[in-house]
Amino acid sequence: MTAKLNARSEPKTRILDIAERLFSENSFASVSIRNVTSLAHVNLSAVNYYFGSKKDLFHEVYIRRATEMNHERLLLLNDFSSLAEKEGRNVTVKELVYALITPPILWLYDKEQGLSVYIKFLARAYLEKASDMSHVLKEEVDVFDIFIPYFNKIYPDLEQNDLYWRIHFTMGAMHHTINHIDRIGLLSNGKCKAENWEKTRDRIVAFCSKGF
Amino acid sequence: MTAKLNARSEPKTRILDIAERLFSENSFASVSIRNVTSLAHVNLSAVNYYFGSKKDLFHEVYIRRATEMNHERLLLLNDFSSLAEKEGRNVTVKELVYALITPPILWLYDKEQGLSVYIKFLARAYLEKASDMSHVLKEEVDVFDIFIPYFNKIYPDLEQNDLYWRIHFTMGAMHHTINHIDRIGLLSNGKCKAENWEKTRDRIVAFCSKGF
DNA sequence: GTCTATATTCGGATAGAC
DNA sequence: GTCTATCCGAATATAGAC
Repeated sequence: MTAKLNARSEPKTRILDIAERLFSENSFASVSIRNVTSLAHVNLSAVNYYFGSKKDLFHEVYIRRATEMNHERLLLLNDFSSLAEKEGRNVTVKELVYALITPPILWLYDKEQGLSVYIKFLARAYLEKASDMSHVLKEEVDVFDIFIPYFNKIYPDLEQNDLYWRIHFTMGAMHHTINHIDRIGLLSNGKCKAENWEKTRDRIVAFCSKGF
Repeated sequence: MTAKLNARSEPKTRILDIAERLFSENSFASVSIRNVTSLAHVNLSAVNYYFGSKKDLFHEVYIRRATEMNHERLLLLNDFSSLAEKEGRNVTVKELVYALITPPILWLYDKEQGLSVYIKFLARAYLEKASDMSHVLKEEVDVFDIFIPYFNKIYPDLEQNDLYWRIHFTMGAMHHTINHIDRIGLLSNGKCKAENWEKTRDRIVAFCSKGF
């Protein structure tokens, strides 16, 4: 292999990958273009050349994968929905929570495509004023709007208020796990670990579906 | 009133208050000493004079109130514990979750002492590498260690693993609510609001204690 | 498209007068 | 203790050679 180690992909992709990682671990302001370009093995001016500005780069980082994840949620929902129909029953809460939780947690543990990094990036981006997350947020809200009727069928008497709050808490348990996947070890004095994604997912699903 | 509007308190306190607010809304790197000093109506050099450096200022911001909150949690636990003893029963999960959740949520809605700001600051500080949160984290872990035996009495057969995870998810629902108290409106297309702290607290307690 | 050089701005920290 | 002035480093962005 004669090429440099980190030079296997296109410069633009390499910049996006590195930026995604750095922005997932540090705040927007504390990541410099210099950090990005040096780690991506491209020239300092490459970011401006390919993206225009640091903000634009940030923007492209989340645009790149934004819709994918919500799409996966809906695919799971469809699977459960047609299965339930075939069996002549309602979709269960467990299935609904499962469909909401699985894609992000699955991504969190992905090592190959860097999806793990993106999930952490997203969680951090929500807090950044520099980022306009309305786009991502709107997509997520749209997805929830598709899930809501299913919940309503299960709990016809539940106030809409309460329903939204419970979805909110479910997202909270998930986001917290994503943001602080390492803290569970500290919290338990080293006794606990986030072993594998299925177990983590199942734990969240069990906890949250009981909460509904 | 002859004095300047924002000059009622000591310079040092004023700096801390402003810094707390700015750090609660923005990342460490994106807040400048110049932002802080101009809003606090003190001279640019005052931060270095009183605290030494920007990092030291950040550190003092969270040291100032760190122990208070966990202290309040333990006070609540003690109340419930002696009440339960008097009634010859175990402390309930609801009470335990209540004791863990109430102080932060109560603070979140406080408008007078600026505790609300501190809670948001804390949530953000957890993500900052610039901050060494081991101090705060250790205190929280110590508090959990006091709560654990109570949970164990209620669920003697529950694996410690599961217990820690459930506390983790509870903290998640809480932190998410704190971090995104405004998002519940967006999520529900304006139908929901975080009306008052008791209702919010009760919602979290209900959801999470069912999850145990 | 990739490099160097640089213009420009901004922020942290300090020195030194008062 | 409070102010002004300033040093220094770092960072974004751009201009222009190759």
